[in-house]
Amino acid sequence: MSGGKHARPKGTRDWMPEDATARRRVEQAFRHTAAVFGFQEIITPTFEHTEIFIKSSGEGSDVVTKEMYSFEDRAGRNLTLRPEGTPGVVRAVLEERMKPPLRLYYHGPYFRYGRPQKGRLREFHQLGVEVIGERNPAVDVEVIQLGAWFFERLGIADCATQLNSIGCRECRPAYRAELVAFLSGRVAALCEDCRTRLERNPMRVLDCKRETCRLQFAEAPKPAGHLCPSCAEHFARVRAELDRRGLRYELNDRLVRGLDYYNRTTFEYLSARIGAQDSIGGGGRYDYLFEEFGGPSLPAVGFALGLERTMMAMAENPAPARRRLAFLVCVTEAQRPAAVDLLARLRADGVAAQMSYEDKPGRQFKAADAARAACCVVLGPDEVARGTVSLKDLVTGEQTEIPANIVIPEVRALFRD
RNA sequence: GUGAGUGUAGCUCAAUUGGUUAGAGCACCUGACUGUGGCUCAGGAUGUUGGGGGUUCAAGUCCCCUCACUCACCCCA
Repeated sequence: MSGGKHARPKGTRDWMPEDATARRRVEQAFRHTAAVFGFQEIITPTFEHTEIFIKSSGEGSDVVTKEMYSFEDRAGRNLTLRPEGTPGVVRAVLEERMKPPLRLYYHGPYFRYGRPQKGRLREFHQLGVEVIGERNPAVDVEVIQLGAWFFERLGIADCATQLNSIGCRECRPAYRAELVAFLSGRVAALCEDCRTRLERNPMRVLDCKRETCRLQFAEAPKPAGHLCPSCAEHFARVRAELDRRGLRYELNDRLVRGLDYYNRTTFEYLSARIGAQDSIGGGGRYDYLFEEFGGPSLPAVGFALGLERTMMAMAENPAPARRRLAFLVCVTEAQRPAAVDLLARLRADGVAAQMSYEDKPGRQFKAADAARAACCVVLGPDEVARGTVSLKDLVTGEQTEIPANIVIPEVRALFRD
C-alpha cells in the first residue's frame, strides 16, 4: 500500500539486500574496468557552492533553473546537492592543484528535482570518468571504449553507441548563425517547445522528438558538416581510431548534449529496453571548462553513466542463489554452548555463520531455510558424544556426519559450488 | 513544471447497472512432524478499500480536494 505515514521522499528508492548486492556487483565491475584503464578514484563532496554548478551547466540551463536542490545553510551560504559529477571534479582538481594529465573515476549519489518516471529519480547514482589534460582524439576513443567494455562486461547486449561532433569556439558561432537562419524561416512549422529552444539554445531543436519537427530538419544544417578544419580532423581521427579498435558506433548528427560545456566529441550509450529515458550514459569533450573556472586551459573528456538505468538494461538476474551462510542447529538446549563456540570459530575463520534461538530443531531448520543459508551444521546429543557434527546441504538435502574438527574446511568446500 | 492513468490483505488481483457480513491465489501462523527446512494435508489470522469531504435510504463503486505511485512531455543519467 502506498502513502503511509512515513513514506520515502518522492523520487527516492530503497535498495533491499538483493538490490544492494546487485548494485555492489555493478560498482565493483566499474571500479575494475576503470582501474584497468589506469584511472584512480576521486571522492568529492555531495554538495558544493551553488555557483559551481551555475558556472558549468550554464545560467539558463534546465538543470540550473528548475532541477537543483539548493538551500541555504545556517550561516547563509548558498549550497546545492550536486546534480552531476564533472563540476565537482573540476573544482577539486583546481583547488587541490592536482597535476595533469589525470585519469579520475568517481561514483555516488546525485540529485535532480523533477517529476520521477521510469529511469528518472530525484536521487540517482552515476559512475563516471574524466581524463584531464589530454587533447589527443585517441583519448576520446579510450573513454568511449571504457564505457563500451563496461556495458559489455555487464552483459548489456543491445547497447548502441552514438557519436557526433559539435564543434568548438571557432566553428560553432558561424554554424549556429546558419542554423538559426534556417529555422527562422520555418518557425510556423515548429512546435511550441522548439520555438523557445530556437531562442535559448538553437542546437537543441535538432533532437526534438516530434515527427513534424523532425521532417523540417531533414535538410537543416548539421554541426558535423560545419566543423572548422581542426575540429573536422579531430572528429575524423576519433572515427578512424574507433574503427581501428573495432568499436561499433553510429553517427547521430542530432546528438547535441544538454550541458553547455561540451565541445567537439559528444557520445551517448542507448538501450532500447528501458523506456523513454533510453540513455544509459553519455559524455564528451569539455576543453573550456577549466578556463571558465578560472584555471589554466586544460582539455578534458569524460563520461558518466546512470547506475539505475544501467541496472534496468541488464538481463534479469538468474534465480537468487543461496547465501554462503552456515546455520547452526542444536537439537536440545544442552548443545547450545558447544554451538555458540563453534559459531565463534567459524566466524573467526571468515565463514559467515548464524544460528536461530528457536527451541525446536524443526524451527531452526525453517529459520535456516528462510535465511537462504546454504547449509546447516547440526549438533545433537549423538554428535557431541561422538565428537562429530552433522552437515546438511540445504540445496540437495543430503546430510553427512563428519568429525567436528573438519567442519570449517567441509563448509568451505560446500560453499565452493 | 505540464499531461494522462492507477490506488482494495505483506504481494498479485476479484467484487453485477451504487445494494446487505469486501473475496481468491501466493506469502504468513498453527498442527500432522516430541532430531530436520522445501513437498503434501488440515486448520487459522489479516483490511480504517491511500487520506479528507460531498451526493445518496445505501459508496470499494459516482463527484470534488489531497497524497502517493506509474507512464509520457520537458530535460537528462
